[in-house]
Amino acid sequence: MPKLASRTPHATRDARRIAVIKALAHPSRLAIAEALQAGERCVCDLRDLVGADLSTVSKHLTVMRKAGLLDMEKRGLNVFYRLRCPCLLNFFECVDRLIPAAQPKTTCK
Amino acid sequence: MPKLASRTPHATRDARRIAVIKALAHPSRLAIAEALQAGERCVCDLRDLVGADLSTVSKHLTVMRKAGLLDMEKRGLNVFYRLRCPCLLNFFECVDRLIPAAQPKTTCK
DNA sequence: AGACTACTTGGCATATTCGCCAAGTAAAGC
DNA sequence: GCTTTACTTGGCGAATATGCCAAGTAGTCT
Repeated sequence: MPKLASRTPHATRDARRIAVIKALAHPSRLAIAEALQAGERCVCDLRDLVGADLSTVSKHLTVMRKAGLLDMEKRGLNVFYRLRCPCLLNFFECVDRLIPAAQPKTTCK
Repeated sequence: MPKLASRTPHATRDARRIAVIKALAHPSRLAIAEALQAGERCVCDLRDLVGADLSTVSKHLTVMRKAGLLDMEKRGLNVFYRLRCPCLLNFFECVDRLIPAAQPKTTCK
């Protein structure tokens, strides 16, 4: 593919949008993001939440952090992750507002 | 993987959120969604926009339609696609509001 | 009817993502 | 220093996504 990014006017903006959207486009990562809305969590808490290997969860968190979604902080043996921006809440509201549209004849503000 | 969906309380809601988010998590599909904010377009217009094969564009549109993002309508030889819900605009605003957070010390409403 | 245009669908090769295991790092406790 | 706990990173097989070509469908036009 000849790189869409190099042909469109809003290349950089779109690339960043894609990174953010992709970081949320996976069941485990979405569950992590939702959990973090309640406050910071250590990796082992999130492992229990998604029920995957610790290494798998760690890699998901790396994806989200590199997209700009998360901050991390090491305290003692634990590493705590938290949302960089609480407005992620609004983001999900936007998505949910799209969902009723899946049924015909439903209005959507 | 033992299906996250079957273990979480908001399984169905999350599955639909994932479908919507995934439908936007690709450069061509994001570009299509952005273009459709200005109004309906036929498939050949969108092919010119993303610069891919017509069949490729058609498949992208199918993904977006099945996620509940788009409506389609055939008129004459053309098929026109449009956003089911104009609030997709808000959705992108939410994403962009997340982006400044990628730089440290930036506040985000 | 036959030709042409605008798509959609099937199939397949390539690319990307995912998840586990194994190995490595870093802090805490003894 | 040695052990344990909490995590990260490397690697690799398996699953999923992507994109093109070829073939099929459905209107339009003459």
